[in-house]
Amino acid sequence: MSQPSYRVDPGIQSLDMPSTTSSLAVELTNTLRDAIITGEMAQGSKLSETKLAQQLDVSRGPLREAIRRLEGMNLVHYIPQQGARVVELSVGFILQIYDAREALESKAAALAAINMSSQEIDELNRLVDAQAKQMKENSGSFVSAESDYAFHEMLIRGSKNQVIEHALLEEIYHLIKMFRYQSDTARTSSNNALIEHRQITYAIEQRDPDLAETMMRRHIARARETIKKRLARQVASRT
Amino acid sequence: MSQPSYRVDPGIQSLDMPSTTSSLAVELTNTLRDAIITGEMAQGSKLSETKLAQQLDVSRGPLREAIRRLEGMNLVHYIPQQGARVVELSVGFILQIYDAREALESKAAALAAINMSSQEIDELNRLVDAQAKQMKENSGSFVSAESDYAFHEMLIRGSKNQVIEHALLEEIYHLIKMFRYQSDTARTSSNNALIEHRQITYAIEQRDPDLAETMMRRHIARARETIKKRLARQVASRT
DNA sequence: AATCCCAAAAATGTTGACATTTTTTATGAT
DNA sequence: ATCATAAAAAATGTCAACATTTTTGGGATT
Repeated sequence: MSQPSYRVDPGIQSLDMPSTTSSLAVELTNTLRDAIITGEMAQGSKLSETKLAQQLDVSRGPLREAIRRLEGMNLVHYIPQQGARVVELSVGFILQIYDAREALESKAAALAAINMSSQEIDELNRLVDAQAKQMKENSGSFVSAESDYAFHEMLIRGSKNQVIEHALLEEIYHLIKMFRYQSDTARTSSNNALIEHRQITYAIEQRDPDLAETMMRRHIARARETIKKRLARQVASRT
Repeated sequence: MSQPSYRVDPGIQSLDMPSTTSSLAVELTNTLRDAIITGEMAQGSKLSETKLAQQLDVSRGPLREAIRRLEGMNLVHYIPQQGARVVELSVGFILQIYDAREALESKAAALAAINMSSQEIDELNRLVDAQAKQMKENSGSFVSAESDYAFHEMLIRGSKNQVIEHALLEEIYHLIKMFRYQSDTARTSSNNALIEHRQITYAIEQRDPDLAETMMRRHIARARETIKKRLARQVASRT
């Protein structure tokens, strides 16, 4: 029996682990999270503890903990005595996610207009500028998903409300990333979205919570409608 | 060595476990959840795995799972290599919780006005009637917390949005119950609240999402202000 | 008396084995 | 052939032991 070698190097290395030598369970959570978001683990497929443990060369203890965390992130659906399965993103579920996002993130925008520091607002402006630059350079009318996330994440953190922050970043955005990643189109933000980002940032800069909230609500509602139409078309074209 | 007897009877029996012979980990989650809500486990106190396992006569495996779940419920704060502690309800945190609740539950009210069945609306009316009756009988101007939760839970479930439902019922309401339970006053809903419940129910009955949303937003914002004033007074009186 | 350092103790992290339940598969009856 | 049933296989649930890290506490030094 070889002496136990804790700390297994995960196949997919998570990008964010600066100082805290995180536990194996946390690393597993990140590995599985990314595998689910990218579709490497198919929607509806089972997370077999036995197979995954063997595959990743870890024991089932930390693996079970990781699955519990994924459950809390809404990424897997767990049934006692039957195991966990990757969540399935039906059209209805995606629209529900966007309704929840609209409610939370519009409030986050209002709070950001109150609580963000000047430095943070400067940073927000820089992110929008970067998006504009990206759009020009790519000569297309779309910006990268990463750039879009950066803007929304900055704003959400600016709300300084840890409950809203947790609900959005830990439980809703993973699902949105998963949906976008696995959608046919890699493109995400349109030209309209860039304009809306500018308007929202301006409202925050003016310290106008109501305006920021309204703009954000419309921004997300519009995105929801775009998805709704696109998915309806896809379903229709399958006949 | 006695033969292992799985399925330990928990000290605090959870009320809701009809058919699914839930696992030990789930039972532990409910037991600890209630202990935290009631204050039996003090805010900021540590959940020592060793001691709790011994105390509840279970092994650390299921206990750790339960703690992971409590983490997802925002009831404990966990730091790797240091363990979990019961969340501390500072004034600022409570107000953040109410902001998140306002955003989510106002949307839930709007959706309930669209998605609730006639039978469900009838049930909602019955719950409000029960509150009115309770208020008369007790000859006071307050109704029980349970009665208040029943109304809000019915409405939230009526939204038919599982994301909002999960966020409110599994992550926010436990904290609100904890706060109310450990507050000096056992009384919760005022006479105003009853009137507001009637108005919200009426808006849903009329299938008016915007009105239901607005009424709910005010209902929760008012509750937030009441708490804010009361807590400010308490802090001030400690000087 | 205060501070630093190191060993002992206790707590958390991880593992492999055993218990129980669910799923699969083979067998037999209708 | 189809369905039901039961044994076998595999998966999930639980436990106790070991590994590693953090905390504790005593003693030496300043």
